[in-house]
Amino acid sequence: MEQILPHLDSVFSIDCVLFGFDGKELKILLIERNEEPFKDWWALPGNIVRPDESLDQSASRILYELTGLRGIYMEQYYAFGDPDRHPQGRVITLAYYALIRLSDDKDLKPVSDYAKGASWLPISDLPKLAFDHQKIYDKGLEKIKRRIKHQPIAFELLSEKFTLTQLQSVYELILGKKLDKRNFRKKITSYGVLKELDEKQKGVSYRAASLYKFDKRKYAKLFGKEISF
Amino acid sequence: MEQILPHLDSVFSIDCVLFGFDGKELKILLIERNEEPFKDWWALPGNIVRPDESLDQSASRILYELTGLRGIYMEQYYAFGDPDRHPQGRVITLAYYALIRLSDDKDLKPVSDYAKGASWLPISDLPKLAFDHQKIYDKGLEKIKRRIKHQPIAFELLSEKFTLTQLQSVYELILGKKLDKRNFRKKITSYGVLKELDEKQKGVSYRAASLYKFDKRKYAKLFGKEISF
DNA sequence: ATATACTGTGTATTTATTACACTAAGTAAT
DNA sequence: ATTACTTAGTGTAATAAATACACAGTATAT
Repeated sequence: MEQILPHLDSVFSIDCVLFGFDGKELKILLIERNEEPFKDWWALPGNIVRPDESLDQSASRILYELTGLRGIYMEQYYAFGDPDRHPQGRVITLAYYALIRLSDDKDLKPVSDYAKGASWLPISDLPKLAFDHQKIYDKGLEKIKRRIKHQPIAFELLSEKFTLTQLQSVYELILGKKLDKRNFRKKITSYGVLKELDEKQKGVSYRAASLYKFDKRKYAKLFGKEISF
Repeated sequence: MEQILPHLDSVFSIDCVLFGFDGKELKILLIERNEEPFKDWWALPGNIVRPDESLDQSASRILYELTGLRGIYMEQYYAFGDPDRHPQGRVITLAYYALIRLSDDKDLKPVSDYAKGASWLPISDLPKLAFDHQKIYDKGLEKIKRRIKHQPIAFELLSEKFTLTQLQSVYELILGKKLDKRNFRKKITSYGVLKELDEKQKGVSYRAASLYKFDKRKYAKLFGKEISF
């Protein structure tokens, strides 16, 4: 295969592990490749960095092309560059993770040339991934596991208004373990960064929970004192 | 300047923030450039990644060329790639931090072509740095500040045998704050990863302290339970 | 003998973490 | 309107971890 494919000069690409939370499961966005190599395999969305883009701009663009959304929370976390990670030549890829809330109203944009389509797949049941994308995903998950312990990234996976149970689910899914309800609430509210609204959850067939907002201003004032889970 | 210099095609380089501890101060290794751009400026040591090297291999090579040492502890931490960060073209650089103990017996190798020489400069008093190297350094320090809180990286800056006071100094210098002696000792020994030797410090003009070793095996058994500062 | 410089140690107080279970509120079905 | 169902919301006691704090002992140098 390596001899048939055109050779690329050294290039950089960006690959994104885009996490989404739909209220129940944690999913990532994968694309189904329509080109060799790894035709018909699932892969992380990614693309070549254009000459005049910064890295973050490039990642934003890729996320925009996939989702139609701007301003998605994202963070570069590692560069993967084994000489043989790509059959067509040396491609160093910069991995980003990104977090987004999944809602019913917003759907994926149709994707570009090299992919048949894109789907949200639950992280509890991922297919085999192309290239070294399994490694990239693993490291991405590891990074957000660490990060959620100290930084307020869970809110990026939720709507602006959320219930404490939803917030707890996000922590549980990312950390991969159950948390005690009372202890979770005691701790998360103790930082004073959640604002309880005069509003209840809607559309549920049981007692509606209070809605909360994350208060960025109050969080900024904590500076130095980090959240810890 | 941009017009006179030859244009480079897209390339990747690696830059290293090599931290060293000499028993008193925390220093980094800087080279004094002998070429444009930024001739005569101080810069982080770095180099182009060769086509057949992995990224870690490349960083190892760069560190070896500077110090003559193999097996230095290092970790890739971020990619810097603003389109205008290098006047000669698009150079994406992968930043590594590395940790080493400084002793009197081992000296620096003379450095390659593009540098006049290399020096260890204390981080408390750094000169202006070439390119975006200040930014790279800042982020590197930030990373080891986080990392030392949970991972046993302090030992990389010390000889195999060290005193608890030396260990405490390393924590204090990296975290940028004083720690309480009794509390530090209580905590660091509580993990059971330090082995007290039947041996005392030598060459000091006051009561000699006990020497300790870091016990990697016992640390490995802690798996899951992280150190925390 | 004395000055100097650092080693090595304990306790009490405060704060954070953990473990644990039931009642109340709203919805849906009959 | 009764009932069944599902989740919301709450407190306390026990344990563990973090903090604040000071002085006597030991080796060396003069």
